Amino acid sequence: MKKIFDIIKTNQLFDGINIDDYSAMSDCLGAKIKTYLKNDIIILSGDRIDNVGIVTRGSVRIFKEDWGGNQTILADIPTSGIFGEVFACAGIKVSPVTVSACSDCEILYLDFDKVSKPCCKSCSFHLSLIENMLKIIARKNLMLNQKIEILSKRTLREKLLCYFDYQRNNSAKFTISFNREQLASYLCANRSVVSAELSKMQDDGLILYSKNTFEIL
Amino acid sequence: MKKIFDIIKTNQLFDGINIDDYSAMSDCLGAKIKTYLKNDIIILSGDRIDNVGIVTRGSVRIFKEDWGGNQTILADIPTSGIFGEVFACAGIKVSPVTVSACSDCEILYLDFDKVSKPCCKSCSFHLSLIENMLKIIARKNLMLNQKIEILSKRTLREKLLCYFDYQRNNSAKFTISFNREQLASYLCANRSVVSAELSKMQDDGLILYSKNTFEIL
DNA sequence: AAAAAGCTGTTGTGAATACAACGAAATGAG
DNA sequence: CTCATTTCGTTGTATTCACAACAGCTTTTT
Repeated sequence: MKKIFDIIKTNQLFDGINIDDYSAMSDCLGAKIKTYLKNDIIILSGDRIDNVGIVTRGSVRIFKEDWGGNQTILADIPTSGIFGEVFACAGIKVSPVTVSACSDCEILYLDFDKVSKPCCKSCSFHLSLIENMLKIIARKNLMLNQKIEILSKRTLREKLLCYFDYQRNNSAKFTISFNREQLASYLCANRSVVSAELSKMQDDGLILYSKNTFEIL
Repeated sequence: MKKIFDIIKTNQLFDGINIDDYSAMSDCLGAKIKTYLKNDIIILSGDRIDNVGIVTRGSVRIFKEDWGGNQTILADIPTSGIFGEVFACAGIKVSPVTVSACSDCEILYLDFDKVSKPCCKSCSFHLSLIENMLKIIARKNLMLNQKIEILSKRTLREKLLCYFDYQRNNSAKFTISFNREQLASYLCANRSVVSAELSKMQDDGLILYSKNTFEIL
């Protein structure tokens, strides 16, 4: 139980919340802990959902199945990450995605519907929780907007330049955390084409790079 | 002032809030009304922002200027729409976008930072406001995710099928609100190519369509 | 009704991308 | 160190797309 405190403390969702309130929170938010084995299905597309999940051990994968049956990975949620918050907050009661365990893992569920309900005790953390959630979702929103802006570019070169522009913080030199495969996946492009385009951009004197370190000229 | 009430009543942000509270709200949220003429700049990229804007008359356009100076339209906000809420909630204090008046318009500004602050009077609407905001942003989040899923498809045909799949609600026949130009813009594709691909899809027996009414076969 | 403007489909050309295959370089394990 | 694996760049071909130009049709305006 000590370990869960440590995870919670590092989670944005609990910013500014005194961890002493955890027991009260656990009571009035219907906190539940479940464990899963690797590859277990945690939430199946179509399941009813009322909870926000917090990954307290291991990691989970969120993906979507097309009509054709092919899976699209939407996100991997690492330890201390949360999932299901957008659906919970948007009032979506049936999951459009499937969540599975990437490894043996442990999930802390909170019944987020209860956040707004004034409960018996003087739970000062309610407002903090909902404010933190607002900030988390708003920031995710910004990330999504960034990705859309990048994907909106017509050519791969423009996509890359736009992506680089977000990665670097007004500094010409920067390092990205993606390898080529992941970068291509993020840009929804072919890996070899990304490599080729990066080469051309270097030939054209737009950038310099080696491995994952880039410099805008 | 009566008219503003009417606008506010139709806005999701004020769902469940008794309009009698408006005067109290106006006090403790620093409500301000400003009017603009067509093509006025309302917010310039780089401006400090602390407010959420509610369009009470006219409409505004949100766009972004690239390094090259070319503008990308991000959204048009009609009467009764809100803007700036994501930045306010994410704690972004410097606007990355420019907002201009599409027509003569009137904007009601709320200082959203004050929403969470417990204020002098017993303002019961605080929690409702922040909950509504949470729902609005979460739903916007879902829309963005949809768009990303569509843009992630490699071919235009896949993009169209994915888009159609979201538009129809389990019914084979449906009508979209975009014309071809707007549809192409939403899909980040060329208008004539969209027309051509729709033709091919009909030839291939995938869909039937005339004007903006489509049928999935 | 006539003219103008807007929307849609068609075609052709050149550019951009997907995909597959391969070799070189870097990384890791035994 | 050696071998296996992963990552990256390169090339060639087929597919897809952007762009421009144009014609047919609808809607709006005068």
